[in-house]
Amino acid sequence: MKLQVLALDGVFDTGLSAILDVFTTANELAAMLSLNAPPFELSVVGMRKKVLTAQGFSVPLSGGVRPAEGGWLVVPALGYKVPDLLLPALERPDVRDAIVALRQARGGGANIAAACIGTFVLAESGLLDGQKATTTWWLAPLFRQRYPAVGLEDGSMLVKSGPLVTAGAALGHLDMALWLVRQASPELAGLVARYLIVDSRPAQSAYVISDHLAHADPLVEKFERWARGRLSEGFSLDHAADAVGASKRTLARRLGQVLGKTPLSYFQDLRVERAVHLLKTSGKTPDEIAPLVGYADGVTLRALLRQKLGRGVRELRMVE
Amino acid sequence: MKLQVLALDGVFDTGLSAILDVFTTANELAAMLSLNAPPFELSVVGMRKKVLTAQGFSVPLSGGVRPAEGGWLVVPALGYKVPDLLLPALERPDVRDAIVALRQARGGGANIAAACIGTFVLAESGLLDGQKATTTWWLAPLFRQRYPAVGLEDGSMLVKSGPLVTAGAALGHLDMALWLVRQASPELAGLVARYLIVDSRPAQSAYVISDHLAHADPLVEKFERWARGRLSEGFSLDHAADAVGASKRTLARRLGQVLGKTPLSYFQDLRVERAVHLLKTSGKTPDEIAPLVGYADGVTLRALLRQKLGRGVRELRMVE
DNA sequence: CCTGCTATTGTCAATATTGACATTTTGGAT
DNA sequence: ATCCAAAATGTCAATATTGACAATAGCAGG
Repeated sequence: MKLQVLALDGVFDTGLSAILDVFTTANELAAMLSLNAPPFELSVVGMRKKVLTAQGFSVPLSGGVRPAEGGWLVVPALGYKVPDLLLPALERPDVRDAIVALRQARGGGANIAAACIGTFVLAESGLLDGQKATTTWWLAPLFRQRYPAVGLEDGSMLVKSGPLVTAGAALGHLDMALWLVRQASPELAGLVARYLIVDSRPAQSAYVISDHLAHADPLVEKFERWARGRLSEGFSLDHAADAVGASKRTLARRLGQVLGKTPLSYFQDLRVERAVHLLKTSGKTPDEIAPLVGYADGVTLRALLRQKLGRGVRELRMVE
Repeated sequence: MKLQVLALDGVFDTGLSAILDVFTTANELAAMLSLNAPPFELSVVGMRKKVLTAQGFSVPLSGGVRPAEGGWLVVPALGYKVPDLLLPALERPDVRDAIVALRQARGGGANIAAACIGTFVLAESGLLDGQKATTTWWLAPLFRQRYPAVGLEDGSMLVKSGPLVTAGAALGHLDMALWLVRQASPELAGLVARYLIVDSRPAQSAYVISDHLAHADPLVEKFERWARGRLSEGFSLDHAADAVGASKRTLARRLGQVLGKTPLSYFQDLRVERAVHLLKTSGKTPDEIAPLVGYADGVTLRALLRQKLGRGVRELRMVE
């Protein structure tokens, strides 16, 4: 598989790095394990002779945008996160040239993949008109407004539409690159993921994302408000359903759809959050905290904390 | 908070980029939202005048290693994933100099954070002796063998031990950087995570990690073998417990500890995996596939696929 | 070797979850 | 405005999950 990665000036560092490291790792692992996978022939190209990343790194380039027929042109994000900076950037001469180059690449039979804010560059080319796409979650409203002819599916992480692929926020670059590897070799994609993807044990970031998703749906938001107000009384699905004004089944479905969790499981997440907060700030023991989050004793709370956070109470205090 | 990021020649691109982007994003968001958070004063330093990343990017440096007292020295990974390359790299003159610099930094009252393979550099300095640490999962055996005086907790994503912090594989850099932001401002850390962390909707990579974890525990592995062999008959916890030779409660506990899932939830993951595979390879309809994975009709299967994968059947076919 | 504490396991019962099915609502096409 | 199909919702029952508790095992310290 032949790929060119288009590095525009001010390219988003993590995005560009993630893409390159996925393919480099894929090639290394394929060679090491003698997998029958054709190598990824990768080159980084730009629109000007010199490209600096958003962090100021100098990127060595292999020439201009000329992806092979049937090959891939990959467009990582620019390092602009807010409309006030993004929109002017889209008017830069090099970016306008890139937009033309994307059209030419398509004309020459290449596939195109763009992630995060890179999807705006692709959309500017008109190539996404009449196609489906996704983009980074916080710019979805701007994207929909600016490119009404694009079928935006902002609920999806990655969308393939004909010869075009789009992916979502920041680390969506990683997912997109893994998707491309998977086209060539699903086994290799699995291996690369094992080496590059953070353990699935809960990192701090996982809870933050659930919080955002929870507020995206009115029923889920109501549930969370009800839950936060009665952690100490313990869980009751009957009460929860009454509080949100829907059946127990519907509440369970909605939480499953939005968060991928059962009502009790999400309630437990909130318990853990509260318990961790109290552990760190109040100086109370797990036995004292347990009744404050609806458990009769500290043993059950400790077991839950270990399961949800992958570490024990003493470690939790140490990390603070 | 003052931080210096130590970029050694051949530094792992995604790791370095992720660290820099977390703090840059934190500063931008703090300014934009007028948060009362002191800025992160960040600089990138090296051991030689010129540093190239593993991907060949040129990194602008701000001078030598001289972290402020009470500040942080952050050590991202080197871009070597296998012992054959890593061990010689640890003997490089610039890496030996870095090891000395780490000791001097500690002597000057700085805190040190290292991620992934960066933890080997920190361990070489001797500073981790008698402390607890974590490292990337696939090099944990080598780490334990080479640094027996370090209390390796390879089950944790991030470990703080006194003034030293260590984190795990690849994207552990991101977690470590977010942890540092959180020390200064938990609210800001949450915001940065929202912008930089991939949506919690299931990406392909998430299932691969569960697969790895499942094989790490004999009970879980037995359960998975049993499950894979009877997807079409549907779930039965009684049968599963008999098959693995433990009580239902113990099986549930173990799956919770290792995977963070209930037995049925994991069974459903396997159903989804099989269903997706059949959708892509067999040309059968969801109604035809449903009984093959233990459902009476395609409606239930479609609903599960939408919940677990965040997209419908038609989209699943499109992505292939 | 003994004691004490913690972790692990099994049991039990109350409640939660899920799959199936029926009904209602919604949206698109005509 | 009407019709039809799909989606959403509610109901129900079988099974799963969880919290509490008791028993057992393991480990560390004296």
